[in-house]
Amino acid sequence: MAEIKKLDYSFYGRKDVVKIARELLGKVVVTEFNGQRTSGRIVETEAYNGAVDRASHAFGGRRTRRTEIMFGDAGTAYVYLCYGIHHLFNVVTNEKDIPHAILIRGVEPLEGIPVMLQRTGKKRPDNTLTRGPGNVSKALGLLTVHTGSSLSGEQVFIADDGYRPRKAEIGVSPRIGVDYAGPDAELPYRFFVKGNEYVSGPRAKAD
DNA sequence: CGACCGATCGTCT
DNA sequence: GACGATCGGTCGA
Repeated sequence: MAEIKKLDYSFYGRKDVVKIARELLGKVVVTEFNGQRTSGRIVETEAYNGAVDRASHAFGGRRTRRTEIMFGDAGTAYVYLCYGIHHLFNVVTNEKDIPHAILIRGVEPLEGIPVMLQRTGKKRPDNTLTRGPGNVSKALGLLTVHTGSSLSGEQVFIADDGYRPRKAEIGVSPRIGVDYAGPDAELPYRFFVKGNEYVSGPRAKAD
């Protein structure tokens, strides 16, 4: 078994959120609530570049009750409610007062699949279990109450188990669902593992 | 396969 | 009072 190493501030605290988003591909997100452990390998991410990014909730340095956590220390979770239904899970990066974040949009299930089925109300595991940011959070049991949780902690953490997608396997594209961001909607801030069935978006050409 | 639609509620104006 | 960093279902070509 490869050694499992929790990512810490030396990973999350760096300044290039786009680079970190790419590096998160292949890492493992683990949650353990009430003894129920679930985990999945990250296959899709999106970088949100803080104050200068029209797609970010923190665009223009906007500090509100909701966005405040992004202005805090790196290596914490930013989970917010979208459309009143979906809890979206983000990783806060960069130093304090710089509101960078990375949305986890798809993971490949590893541990605790029965628990994920229970949480999502699905009968059998298929690619919709953890495909798309809303489904990822639901399967992993992440809710808005977990906003501010350390990502190097016991309940929630992200680890490096030695696996790394090859460079040729990594796809890049504009982000999904951010048409409101004008020119920033075109930025190549979305990263995914090509051909992986847990990557969201149009099936057509992930090649 | 693409277009559209309803669900549902915390956050901000 | 309006509006989403979404999802899953339905409808029609």
